[in-house]
Amino acid sequence: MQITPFQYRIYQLLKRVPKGKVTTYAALAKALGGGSLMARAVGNALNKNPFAPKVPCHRVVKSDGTLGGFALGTEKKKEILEKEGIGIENGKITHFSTVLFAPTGHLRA
DNA sequence: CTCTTGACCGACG
DNA sequence: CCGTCGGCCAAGA
Repeated sequence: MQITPFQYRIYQLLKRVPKGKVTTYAALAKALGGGSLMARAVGNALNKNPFAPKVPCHRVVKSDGTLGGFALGTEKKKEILEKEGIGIENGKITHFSTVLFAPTGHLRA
């Protein structure tokens, strides 16, 4: 399977996200140097889920603190996040800012 | 190359 | 708080 460099970038950023934390599509998009618009492309790329269990796509949520979408279902995503130690209430992440992790890829290390 | 769609975001009313 | 609109990124048909 031949993936695009775009997905590769997301893959690396998502790898940096520690367990028990989450990131947003917008955060990844900004890290890639894009805007709110690129977030759609990010979600679209993750939907294909090229590295299914290798990439913690379930750790990616919306900027609103909601789970957003998930290929296996938002309910399943909620389940996983709770298992990761993230509190979720009414389908939304509790203490969102506390568990939020913004991967910085604006320039490589 | 052009058009459509998308696991989105932020602003407006 | 909720519904609606514009945005101008990427991939597939």
